[in-house]
Amino acid sequence: MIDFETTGLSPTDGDRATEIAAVLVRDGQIVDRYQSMMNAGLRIPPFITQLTGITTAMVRQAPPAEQVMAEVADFVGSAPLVAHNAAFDRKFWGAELGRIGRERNQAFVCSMLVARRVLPQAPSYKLGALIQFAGLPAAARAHRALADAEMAAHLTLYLERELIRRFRLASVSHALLGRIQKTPKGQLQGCVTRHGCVQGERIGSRATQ
DNA sequence: TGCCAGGCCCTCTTTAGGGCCTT
Repeated sequence: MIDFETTGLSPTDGDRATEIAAVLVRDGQIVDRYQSMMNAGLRIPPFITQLTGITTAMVRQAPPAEQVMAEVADFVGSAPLVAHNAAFDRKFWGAELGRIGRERNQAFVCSMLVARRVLPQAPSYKLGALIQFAGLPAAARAHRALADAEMAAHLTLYLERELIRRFRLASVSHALLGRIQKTPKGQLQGCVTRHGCVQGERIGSRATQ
């Protein structure tokens, strides 16, 4: 699971990352973490400071963005990634890697899109609202990279547990989440039946487990 | 001159428009 804090919404408009966190999840548990602020040489807009608490002074004391991105890219390796509203983190992940001459080489799954399929009754798909809806513990400081990455990891594990309980699955893979997020509304059961894995046995000819 | 993220999703739709979600 990864989460960026940035100076704005779009790297194509000159926005840069200010903080990144990556949380490694294995066998249903968080087993490792990476978190760092990064200095890309930009001033932090007041709105961003109000939202995240991250100030220009804080990023000026942080390691260079190039160093941080190299470290986190090594930490992540080729592991498949999950992010909440992954379209946002995917474009910054690609843009910041591109600045250090590296390329994104993993698939992204979006916990927000998966939540839309698995929890159609949720009143909102904001990360904090889903955490509250699922009865999961909220982080003390939202809108910071590590706190948001950990909340998104707990949300994704909750969604996996829901799928396992509802469809009697043996496990839920990143590939199955990737298929679920692209499944038209109301076709969750059909998707799981085609691509899921029940009690360790493939139940569809195109299963990906 | 006017606009300016962008992908997904819903509906008063599909030859479109607007809201959500991320910072």
